[in-house]
Amino acid sequence: MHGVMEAHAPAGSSSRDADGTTEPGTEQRIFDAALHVFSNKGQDGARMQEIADHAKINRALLHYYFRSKAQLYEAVFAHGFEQFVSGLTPSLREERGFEETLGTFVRGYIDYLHGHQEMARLMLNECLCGGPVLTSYLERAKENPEGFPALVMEDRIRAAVAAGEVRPIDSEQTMLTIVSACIFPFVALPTVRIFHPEVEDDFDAFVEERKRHVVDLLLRGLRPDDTGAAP
Amino acid sequence: MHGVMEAHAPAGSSSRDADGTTEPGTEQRIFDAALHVFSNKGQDGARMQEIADHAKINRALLHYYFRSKAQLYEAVFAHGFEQFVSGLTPSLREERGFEETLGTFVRGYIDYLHGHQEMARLMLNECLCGGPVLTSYLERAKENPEGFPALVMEDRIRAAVAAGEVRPIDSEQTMLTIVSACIFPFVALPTVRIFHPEVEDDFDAFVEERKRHVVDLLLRGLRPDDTGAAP
DNA sequence: ATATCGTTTAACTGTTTTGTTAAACTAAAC
DNA sequence: GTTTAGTTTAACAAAACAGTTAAACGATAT
Repeated sequence: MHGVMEAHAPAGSSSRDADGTTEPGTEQRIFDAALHVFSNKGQDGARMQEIADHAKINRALLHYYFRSKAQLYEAVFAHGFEQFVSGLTPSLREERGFEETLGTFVRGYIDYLHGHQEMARLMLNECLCGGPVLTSYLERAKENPEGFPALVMEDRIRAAVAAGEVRPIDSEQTMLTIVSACIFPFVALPTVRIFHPEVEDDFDAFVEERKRHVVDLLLRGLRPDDTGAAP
Repeated sequence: MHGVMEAHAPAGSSSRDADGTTEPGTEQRIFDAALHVFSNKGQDGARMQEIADHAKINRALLHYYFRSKAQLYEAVFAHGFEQFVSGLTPSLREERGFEETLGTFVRGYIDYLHGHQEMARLMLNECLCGGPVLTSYLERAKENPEGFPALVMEDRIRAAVAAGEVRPIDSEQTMLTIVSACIFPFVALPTVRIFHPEVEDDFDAFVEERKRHVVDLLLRGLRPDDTGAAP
């Protein structure tokens, strides 16, 4: 950072309106605007002017907060990545039976993605580009795997296999399938929209249905042969 | 196209070497180079110079073949899209039992993606950007849905549900899950690589394992309760 | 042999975009 | 009231890049 001490606008990055409604401060607006533009256009397709417009400021002020586009991108990504990891961790806090653990994880994952579609697209974009930025963050996340939701869940699957709670499947492959089933629908939206326009009419309902479907299909697919259906 | 008649280089877009090895002609090299660069950098991040370098020609000749970057992108996309649809259709030609149909489709899908990862990334990239180009192609594909693999497969699922061959699940959601499970692993590669480096050592083995896993999990997840396991 | 056309070289135009800078304005803080 | 720092305006420099053009070269087909 560089010396932005906020005398004019209050320090907490958000100013309290007369109505009591808290509206975001400049820095937060920049983050939001940058995420919006970056996620749709990518790092190269994004224009500083467009980001400034969305944040309702001008380019000069944008550069006053962030020296360069690359730096802004990094900041936005870091912000989102942190939020992503910390947003999913709590869903794995409580230890119960595997079926409940998996259900909670999938529902939490899809809910999170639903509320942060732009961040999801940004990270996907990084994946497609070979992800130099994403990679460096993942390398750091690898240091303490217990803080990384997908790895924790993968361990839970491994444990469930060992305990005979689920069929003897490859936990790595299974984890990949779970993540796929959660993330991909949000990416594929432009495609799905064309063939199933009704999805967009009630997107929330679609997401709810998605949660039910994924959990149901996975549990059925993983359940051992000898297990009865009724609880 | 514009008047490229190929007098110097043979017409068939590929020249036969003295050794008998057929090496691609200029236009084909441009396609390959453009696909490679576009898929990694996106339409905006791609540089005409880089594409020319990869095709081992210069920018002037590149513009001689394709007037503009946008036109080149369109051409590459069209080429890949056509190939994508026609490459998957045959796997749905023969009608047999549902389980075999699904297995063949999934294996064919994953095999195709394995052999065309760059095209897969290109199409994903389109999805992320709201996909104006992809959208227009899908709109056209909607005209004759029987030629579009994913829609055909979705119908097969619907029919299998009606026939009681599989559980009464939502065929649209199921199709989404299938596509997710096939495509996503290739996108997630940069991520998977970090946590599971062994994948890259023998990628072919990973893909084979992936096919088995997906087919197995799906069939188990879709099978009706009253069906025995042995054939 | 000559016209043809793919190909190269090299220079140039023009636009877009980033990033910088200086000056003036504004509202809060002291 | 003066200071402070966020904010605007406007103009600018510099780089990157797309796209064009003209001249020359080389292999091929006729």
